[in-house]
Amino acid sequence: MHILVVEDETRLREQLRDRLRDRGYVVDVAADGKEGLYYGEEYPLDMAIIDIGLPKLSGIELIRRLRSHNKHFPILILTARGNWQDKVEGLESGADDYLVKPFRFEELEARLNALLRRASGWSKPVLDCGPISLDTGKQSITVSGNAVELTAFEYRVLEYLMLHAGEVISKSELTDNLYDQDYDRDSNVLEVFIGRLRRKLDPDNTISPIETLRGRGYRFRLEANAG
Amino acid sequence: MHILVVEDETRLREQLRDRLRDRGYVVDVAADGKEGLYYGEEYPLDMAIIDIGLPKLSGIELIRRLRSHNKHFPILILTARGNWQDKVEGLESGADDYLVKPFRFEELEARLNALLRRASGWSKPVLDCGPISLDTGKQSITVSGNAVELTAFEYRVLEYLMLHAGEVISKSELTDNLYDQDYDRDSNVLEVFIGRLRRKLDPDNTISPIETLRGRGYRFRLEANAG
DNA sequence: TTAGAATATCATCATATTATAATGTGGCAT
DNA sequence: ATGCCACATTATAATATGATGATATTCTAA
Repeated sequence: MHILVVEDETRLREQLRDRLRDRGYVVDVAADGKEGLYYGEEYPLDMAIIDIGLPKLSGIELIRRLRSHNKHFPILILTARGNWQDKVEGLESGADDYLVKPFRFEELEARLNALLRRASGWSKPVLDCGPISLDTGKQSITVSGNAVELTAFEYRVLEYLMLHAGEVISKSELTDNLYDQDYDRDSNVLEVFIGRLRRKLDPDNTISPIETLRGRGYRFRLEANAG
Repeated sequence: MHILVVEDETRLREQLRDRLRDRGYVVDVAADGKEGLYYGEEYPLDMAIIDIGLPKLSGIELIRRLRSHNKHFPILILTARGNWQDKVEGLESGADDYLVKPFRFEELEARLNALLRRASGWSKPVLDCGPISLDTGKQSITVSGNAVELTAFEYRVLEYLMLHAGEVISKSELTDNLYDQDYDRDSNVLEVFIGRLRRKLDPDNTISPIETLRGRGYRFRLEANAG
């Protein structure tokens, strides 16, 4: 789950980044509107949190531009207490929800979940692919209705693959998204985890929901396996 | 897609080389400015990544010389954190974008894509030619709606041809773009792969979407084949 | 501090993919 | 026509890549 935070106050920005990462999101941060626009255009995002009062390019303008470039991911805006105007303007320019600063992190999280739930397609909190169902809210997985326990890492690998079901995901794309920049390239952790996932998701060893595309990466099967 | 990396830190250089190759680029590497200049002058490049702090010939000077020799491919510079001066100087000497070390690979990739898009309208997500459709995002191919599985290499050959559909592509242009400089010139791999592609793309053996232009190269058919 | 879980590494095995080489075919110039 | 050359095809060899099981290391919580 890729989320962009655009916030000029360093402290709040880093706090949000850390807490969202803890929560399992992949977080990109930008300190001003211009940078935010850049990320919004160039990265595949699932959601954005945008402060209204931004330098270089105001939050309102940022949202407007993103929307006019056909970016439809949910946007939550942050406004200072009492700036009623901002809030209205923000929602009109294409934001989906707002939150008044200061706020409790739990509050933010609840709203993010609500937004994801409301949003269409893959942004739904429950990803279903054939017999496998992943609830991003509860962070739980069921296979044909039976709960399957995954470790933190296994979960993140699976979530990323399922969010991009049907696409070929190279191993480096996976590690880029699961590890921070310092990742030892000639480690085969990923293969090991893929192996574990396969066993957990498909214990009877029928057709693995995770395909291997040699030299290219992995792909999560979109359709229910006919087996 | 040919890319040159000029970076003196061995570790980073090799990391970049490997990851970019992984992503399907053909990568040349140079460890210092002089070597970088040589590659820049002698090879047909689509893009370069240049560290500013280089031995023998500074990154700034390298960029200046390349530009003054009429090399117009996009250049992205790498600067150490805080060296604001370098960044400005680099952009003034003719670089197109910059990235502050350390960075996430994903970040680099996003910027490369942005540069390429700006440079030549390259990165369209879905290429359609008659019944054949190639989705560069999903890395999947369909022929008349049916998915066709390609290996890594087959995919790269096809992508290159489809990106240049309607143009005659010489065999050496293909090999230049698919292999690193050390390619055995009298190998017939390419013919072999073209043959495989033809069979996969046109199993009923009607009209091959890949034409052979004797003595000149290959060409991917632009229009739907009237058959 | 330590036990147990989670994650990472290593060595080895299996095999898909890529490369080579030998042979076949058909256009094109003479 | 016919012989050469460029390309096509096929079988087979070499290599790269991923899977796996055993083991080591790191992390976490008591």
